[in-house]
Amino acid sequence: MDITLHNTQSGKRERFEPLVPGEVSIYLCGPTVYDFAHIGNAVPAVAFDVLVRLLRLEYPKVTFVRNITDVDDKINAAGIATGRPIRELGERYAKEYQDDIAALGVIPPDVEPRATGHIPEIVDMIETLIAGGHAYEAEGHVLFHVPSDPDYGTLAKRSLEDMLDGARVEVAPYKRDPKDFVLWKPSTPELPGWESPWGRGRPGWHIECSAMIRKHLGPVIDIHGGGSDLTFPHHENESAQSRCVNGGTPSVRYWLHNGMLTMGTGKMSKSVGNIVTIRELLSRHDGEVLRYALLSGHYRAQLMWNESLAQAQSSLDTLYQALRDTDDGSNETAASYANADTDAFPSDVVVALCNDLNTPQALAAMHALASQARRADSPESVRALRAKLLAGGWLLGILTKPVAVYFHGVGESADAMAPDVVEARIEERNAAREAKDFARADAIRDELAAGGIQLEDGRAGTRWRRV
RNA sequence: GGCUGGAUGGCAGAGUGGUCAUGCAGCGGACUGCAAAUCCGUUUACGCCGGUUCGAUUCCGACUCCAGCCUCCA
Repeated sequence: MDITLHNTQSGKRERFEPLVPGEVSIYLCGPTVYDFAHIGNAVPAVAFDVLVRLLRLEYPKVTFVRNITDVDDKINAAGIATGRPIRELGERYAKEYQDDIAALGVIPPDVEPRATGHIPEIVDMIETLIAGGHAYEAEGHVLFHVPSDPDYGTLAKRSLEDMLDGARVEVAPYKRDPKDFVLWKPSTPELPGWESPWGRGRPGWHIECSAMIRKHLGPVIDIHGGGSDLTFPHHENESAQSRCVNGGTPSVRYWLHNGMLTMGTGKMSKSVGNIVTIRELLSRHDGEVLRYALLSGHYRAQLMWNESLAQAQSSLDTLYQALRDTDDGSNETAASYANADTDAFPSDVVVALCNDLNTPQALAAMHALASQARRADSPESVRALRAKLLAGGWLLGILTKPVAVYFHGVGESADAMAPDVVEARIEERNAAREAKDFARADAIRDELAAGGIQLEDGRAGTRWRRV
């Protein structure tokens, strides 16, 4: 099975081959923790979650690192604005982020490093850059000298002249070149800071990632990802720093970038204000529905976020309905296939994912399997197709709940009717129907409907679900 | 202005040089005391103008429009 991935560095799809046979190192830029994450922040987390699941099918050892940026001027600003300790703020929103994406079915990374835990490594790296003539100190700052790196600009594919044309930032007087960027900057007493050879200060954003990658995954890693809005300047700068520390060897072999989620006027972002938080969506929808909505578009394409999520809900329902229709009482879920052999997984789904993580095509394959499973005529083929469907669900991170929980789960509301109460009422209604007492039967149906219970009269009796 | 990437049916969204995406919605049927749900079936498409080709939504060129980045950003 060949995995192909679109590499931003080359601008092409390339066949993926790890540096060390059988071992994959993968890094994803995580959140800056100063507030609740919005649904756009979940796109790379979910996409990389699927990628890691896929890679683990093929490679015995996959090390996935996703950082948390917990020292940053936005956090400082939020701390000052709320009057709360800055460290506490970061801790809190890091936890909220972890909870949010766990609800979306994202498996925790192998290592989740914090920038604040890597100050010595950051300082080391900066010293190496200074020694190599790639960085210099000026007025308490340390700056990376962009002209010292002949390959600068090759990731974002823009020439140094292009960058100047659009420059909208005022150039600090101490910069030797307008494009030079900060590796270390001084902190005032009220701001977080660490002692360093250049005085008390804090690291720039780009160097944090470079240092954490180097420490946890080594000087050269296989895959590095993030949102396409990070390509420039964040990843370009990161790439430059690490390459210069490596003596010219690129530190990343495959760069992956996801497209932006748009809502209304354009890209969802806090500065525009057109955001919806994951937390808010989770109060109205199952996390799996959110995940399905994100997977329904290709990760590199821009996806229009539809807040109603009705389509994703209905589509996911269809897959769960197929599981319900083929229920064999085994109580298996997608999670049952977490460690299954490669041949347990549906090849159409695997092939789609191997093709630069084509999740829409993989979902189409899931619907095809669901349809086949419902129509299969022998119990053996029903069982086999159902197993494939669940295994595919594991790769995509959906179908993780028992069917009964999906349709009957009590959800958020504490006053929801308990399942045995619902079933007792259904029995009463069916007795009334038997006795042709339709007024009474309909009254019970209305009562249940008012409690959010929808009945389905079918050949095999009456089924129900919460809506 | 520069750089990147888009434009597919009512909507979302894959893909392909000639046959089918898929889902949602719609429509028809089955089932039902009725209704809903469910199940089965099904209509509708490839921005605009040229070119290459036996044949283009798919390849090439121009045009129009859109988005992202060039500032913090997933």
